[in-house]
Order: sequence, then structure tokens, then C-alpha cells
Amino acid sequence: MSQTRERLPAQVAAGSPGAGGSEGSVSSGRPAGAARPPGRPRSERADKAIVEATVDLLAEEGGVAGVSIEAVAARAGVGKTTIYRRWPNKEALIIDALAALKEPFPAPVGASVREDLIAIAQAFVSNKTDKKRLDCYWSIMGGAERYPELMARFTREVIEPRRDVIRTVLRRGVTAGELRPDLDVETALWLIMGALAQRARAFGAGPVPDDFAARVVDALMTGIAAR
Amino acid sequence: MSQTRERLPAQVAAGSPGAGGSEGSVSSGRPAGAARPPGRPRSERADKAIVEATVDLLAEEGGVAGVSIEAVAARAGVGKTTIYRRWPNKEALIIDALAALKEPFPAPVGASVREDLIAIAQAFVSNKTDKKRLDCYWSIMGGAERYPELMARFTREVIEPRRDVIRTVLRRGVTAGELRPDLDVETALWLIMGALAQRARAFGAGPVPDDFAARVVDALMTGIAAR
DNA sequence: TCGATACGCAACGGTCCCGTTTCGCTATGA
DNA sequence: TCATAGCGAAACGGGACCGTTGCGTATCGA
Repeated sequence: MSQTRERLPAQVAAGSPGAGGSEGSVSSGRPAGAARPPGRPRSERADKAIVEATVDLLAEEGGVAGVSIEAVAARAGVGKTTIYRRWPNKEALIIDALAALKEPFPAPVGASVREDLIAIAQAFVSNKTDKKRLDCYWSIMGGAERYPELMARFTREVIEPRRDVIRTVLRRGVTAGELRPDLDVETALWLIMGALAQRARAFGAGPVPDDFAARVVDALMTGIAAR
Repeated sequence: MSQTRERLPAQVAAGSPGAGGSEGSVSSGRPAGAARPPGRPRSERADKAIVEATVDLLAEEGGVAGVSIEAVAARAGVGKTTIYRRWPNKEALIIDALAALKEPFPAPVGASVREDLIAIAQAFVSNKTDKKRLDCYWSIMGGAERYPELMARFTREVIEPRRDVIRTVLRRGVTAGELRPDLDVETALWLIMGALAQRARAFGAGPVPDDFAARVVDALMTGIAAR
């Protein structure tokens, strides 16, 4: 219990010699000028395998509780020791692993706001990587109150950047006169994101049809009221 | 360890002889004309305590995995035996317990579709019972793939009836000419339900403001496009 | 070659929970 | 008064997982 395990900072540094430091590498995180420590360097391959196995399990098992260190180790083909050398416990591992879901989708700049929104929405519910991201989303949201730090980080690094892409498109639409000048951007965000996330997880509704993104965007654009 | 388990009062008021509990009661569910079986009757009080503890735990623990039979027993103040006498395992217990969340909110018939939708939406995100229901929703959805039967039953008995209330209001609006004649009802449903569910669970966004329901309905009614 | 460290693997003691059984007691009808 | 069955408490064997440790091996710099 007294064992003080080295807590790795979330900072990233370029690798120096031999080890081609890639982004987000947990093992090579050390100041740029520092000398390489003695001994065998940590395996970047193990790093990646662990993080990928963690994310996969989180998506598949439908909950933080379903992710066990032993299952991650087995799936990644590494020993538990190798995991505990890097992270102090399960929550820390999952928090770090979420970085793997970080990269935002680019904001398309098409002919119109409508087209941009549809493109984003389509990527949101159909893209293969985003499928995993959505599964992780539901897994994490389910156990939200249990792991507030996990929630906070996931919200900050994964959810918000995505909301921001849409937010930007909406604001651009207002400026360009394509959307109402008095548009309630945040409410519109809840509507579109909510519809997509819910539909993607709906039970018994089958896979999301190809035209769902367009239907959502059009319904939101034109409104449901008679005119 | 202290067994601080709360004990139920020794004298448990069971139902009057022969007058078995009406619907849904697990313990007294037997054909109307059948004679009461010999021996001590099952405690209705224990039934209710178990179901309530189950639902509470499901809502609080944020996942099916967080609900353990031992925790339910402790919380309900009953022995594990009493639970296993009624249900064969955890999933069966949870499935049955969901019936406690069943009763639908009534469809209000106000002056307009807009008012009806706002009333429903407001109840959805603010009502106290619905808060627990929403927590259970997220808990169950998170572990969806793990417990398909649970998902199916929850969808059928809790989610769909609620969707149906809104669906009816929307259809009525179309008939009454208040909504577009070519309205895509299902897509509108995804939009409104998704926005409410998402917002209610949003991290760091604080409690749902009083006017959120109205904002969502109005945004959906009038659309976001300039006109 | 040598020291240092990481590796995978296996095993450990500990905790939690499962589903079952036994115990002594209590509630009910015959 | 007796048979029957539910009650809570406690204990059991079994399994999953935790976080730790020791082992023999692999890989680095000096």
C-alpha cells in the first residue's frame, strides 16, 4: 500500500535516439533534453496494444466495470506487470486510453451549412472509428457518476471538440444568413447530437439508414410547424 | 465487521387471506380461483423493498454490473434467500424490477401541440420519478449488448410507451394542421427525445434550466433555417 | 561483458460476489 | 397442536479480479 508508483504526466515529448517517439506515447514521456534512462526501454508496441485493447473492451463490454486489467492484458498479449508499470489502476488506464479517441473529425467546408451538417452527421453515425467512439460514449455515460474524472476528461477531449465543430458550422450559417439570425445555437446542438447518438444506439431499430443524417438535418432546418 | 443490516419489523402485514395482490405481484401471482397454498405467505413488503432497492441501485450505480444481489438484499433489509426464492438470478430480478418504472405519463391535451410537447418535455427532464427513470435508462443503455433481453423489455415497456405519447401528439398536430402535412414523425421523435435525454445527462452543464423544454420544442417547431 | 531495466508468465493473498445450504424462528391454515 | 413454508442470518465452495512478487529472459548503454 505504501508503494509510490510513478505517475506519468500526460505530457508528450519527442523521442530522442532509436525510439521514434510518436504522439501520446506513455513510455517515452520525458523532457526533450533528458538522457535516455539505462536499461531496456519500454515497448511502444505494448503501449499501443494496451491502449487499443482497453478502448476495444470499453466499447464492447458496455461499461467501465466490464474492463478488467486482466482482460486488457490478455487481449493485448502482455503481462499484467507491463500494465501496472505504466498506470496505477484501471481508471487511470482508461482515462489515458481515451486519448486514442481524440482526433476530431475535420470541419468540412462545403457549399452550404446543410451539406456540412449532413456530412458531419453522416460521419458521426457511420464511420467505423466513430462507431467505437459512440460505444465508448455510452459505456462511459452509463457509469458517469461512478467515475467523474473519466467523464470530465472524455467530455473535454472527445465530446466538446465534436460539438465545437458543429457549433462553428452553425455560427457560420448565422453569419452567412443561411440560418436564422436569432438562432439558439446550443439548443440546436443538443437536438442534432442527441438525435444521432440516440438513434445509433436504438434497440430493435436496426442499423442507421443512409438517409438518416439528411432527415435529421432537414427536419431541424425547416422545422416541424406548418407554415 | 458490524452487521448493521436494518431488520424489518417482525410483524409483517401480509395481504388479507385469499385476496391476493392484483397485478404484477411476484409472490402472489396465481390464478384467481386457486386456493391459497399452505404455509406462511410471502411478504409483499419484502417484494416491494427488493424491487425498489434494485431500481435505486441500478440508477445510482450506473450499470447492471453495479447491482449485486448482496447489495440489493442489504439495501432492502432482506436475506439473500428471500430474493433467490423469487428470482433465479440478477438479470431476471432487474427485468422484473423495471416494471416499477412502467407507468407512462399521461398525454396532456392542451390548447396546442406546442404546449403539449413542452409539458411532456418538462416532465421528462424535471419530474422526480423520471429522474430515476432516466438514470436507469443510461445504466441500461450502457450495457446494452451485454443484456439484450433487459434492453428489449425496457425498450418495450418503458421507452416505447413514452415515445408513443409524443408520437400521438405529433400525429394529432399534423391532422389539426398545426404541423407540416409532410412531417417526418419518427425523425422528429429522435430529435426531441435525444435532446432531452442527452441534456439531462450532460457533464458540467449543470441542472436542466426551466426553459430548456420550451427552447427545444420551439427550435424544433420553427426550424433553424432562415426564412 | 556488466548493470539496469523491461518483458511475459505464474503464483500469491485478499476482496467481492455468486448461488446454495443450514439454522432457528415466525406466520399461517387445518 | 401440528404441518408447511417464508423469514433473516450465516456460512460455504467457487470464480473473477485486484495489486504484488519472483522468475528467467530480452534489450539497452557503458
